Amino acid sequence: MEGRTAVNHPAIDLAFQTIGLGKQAIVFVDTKQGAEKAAEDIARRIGQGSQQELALRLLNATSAPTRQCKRLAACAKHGIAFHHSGLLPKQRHLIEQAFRDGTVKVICATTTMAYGIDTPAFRVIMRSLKRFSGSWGADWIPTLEYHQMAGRAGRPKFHDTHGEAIAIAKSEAEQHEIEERYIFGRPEPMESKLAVEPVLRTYILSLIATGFVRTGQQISGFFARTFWAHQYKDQEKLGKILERMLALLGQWGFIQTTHGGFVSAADLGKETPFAATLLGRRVAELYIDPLSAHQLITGLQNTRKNAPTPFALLQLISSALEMRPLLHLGAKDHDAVQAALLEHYHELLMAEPSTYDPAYDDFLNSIKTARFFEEWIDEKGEDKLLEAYRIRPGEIHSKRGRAEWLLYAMEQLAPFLKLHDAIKELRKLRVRVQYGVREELLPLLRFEGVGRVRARRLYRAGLKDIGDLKKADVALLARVIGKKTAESVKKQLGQEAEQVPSGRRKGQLGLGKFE
DNA sequence: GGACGGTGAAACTTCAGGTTGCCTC
DNA sequence: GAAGTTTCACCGTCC
Repeated sequence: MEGRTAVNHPAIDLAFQTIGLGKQAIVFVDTKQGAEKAAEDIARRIGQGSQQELALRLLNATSAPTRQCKRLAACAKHGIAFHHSGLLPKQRHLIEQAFRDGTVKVICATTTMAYGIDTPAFRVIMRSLKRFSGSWGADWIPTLEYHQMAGRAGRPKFHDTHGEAIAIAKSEAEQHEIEERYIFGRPEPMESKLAVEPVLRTYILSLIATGFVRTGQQISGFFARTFWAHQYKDQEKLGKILERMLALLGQWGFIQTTHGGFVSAADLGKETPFAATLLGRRVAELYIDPLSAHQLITGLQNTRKNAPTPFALLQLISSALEMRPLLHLGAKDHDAVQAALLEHYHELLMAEPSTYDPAYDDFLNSIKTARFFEEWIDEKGEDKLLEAYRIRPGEIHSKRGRAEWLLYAMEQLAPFLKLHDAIKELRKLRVRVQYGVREELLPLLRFEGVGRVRARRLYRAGLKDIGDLKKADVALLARVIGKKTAESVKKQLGQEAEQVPSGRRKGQLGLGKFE
């Protein structure tokens, strides 16, 4: 490249050249930031863009466009996009569609694109086949993943006669390594997902809860026939793992013998019949890891003395395996997290691990994650959250979904502990997490078409509850939330007066759309 | 002499992905 | 491990 500015990566040159051929390319990159920058580099070289409409749709995918939305829209104008888990699902969808119809010429993506989505390209460019991996810096990605990416090349449906998958090596040595590892190498053997403990726990409980297995002997028999056992070879070790799981499920009160007795490790392989308890069955239905369920239950039990605070509940769900990966503590986060910990220490529903415990890092991460949720339900904007927590809109979206689910699970488990106050708190919190709002907006969210933004507008206009909305005339409402929504809200209010659903008295509003 | 601004090198920081549930006062 | 970002020392210029 000309000038003193950084020379473009060969991957960028290749992508640019692909456009010249009148074809499309996907560039696979190892980080989200990298994908964004690559897209911008290519877009910059294109000159003026004409995809105004797509850019606008991407920008307006959310009511308050963030910095990320603006960057994406700016690229899209030139027919270039980036694609990763930080985008809103709507934006991802728009990009995939625009790529299929040819509006977008190049997508710079992380591995999100490699899985599942049907977006083949003439050329697939893999900028790097290494990726950061925890302890020892960058590491080669699995061969299977290489095949996933390379497999996106070529679009037989569109009558392409061939496709190109290009991997870029930084040196000759790397070139040989790539050839050997990915082109001539064999994919690593498929691994049974059962081997992962949380999955195994969930699976065993569900087998018992559905009555598919009724004795320890049947469990042994069942697992001996699985792919996992086939792979595992060491039957004795396999037995030990199953024993431990069985013992834990018994200890946690999720299973018992049919006579109400205790199930222990010794029951594996025996003929003592057992079954899931009511609690255990509910846990299985909720489909959460029994360990998480146990932790949530233990946390809830600490609730008896005082009503749980939102922060405490948010921290509790953030410590569940399902919430991973947690927000990671950055170098500058330490003080803020310590302050939050100090402030909320007495509220916490789980014990703080020892500072020397390897789990302590995760504990701090859970505090940061809880803090993020707390700000989310304090109506902080996505842009602010991006800045303060380095969490992108798409990640907010997925974290939020999991939080809702875990709060729902807790809500379902609480009745078993007769914690009726906690249930109320949980339900409120769940809706607040769902919408990202303060408590005062809850009554307004019952209406279809009213979310975070409109509810806040109504509230600011002095319309704070159903009574206010009933009194307000449509014209006023329309000025606040738009004509269509205003009419719809009025209709929802009116319907309630005309046709009273069975079991509900006139004027009494149920949970509306939360039901 | 001191404030300011530009520059480049060194130090520091960060790093992929995604499925589950839906009933109760 | 590598790329991007921030920090900092250094130097020249202007007042």
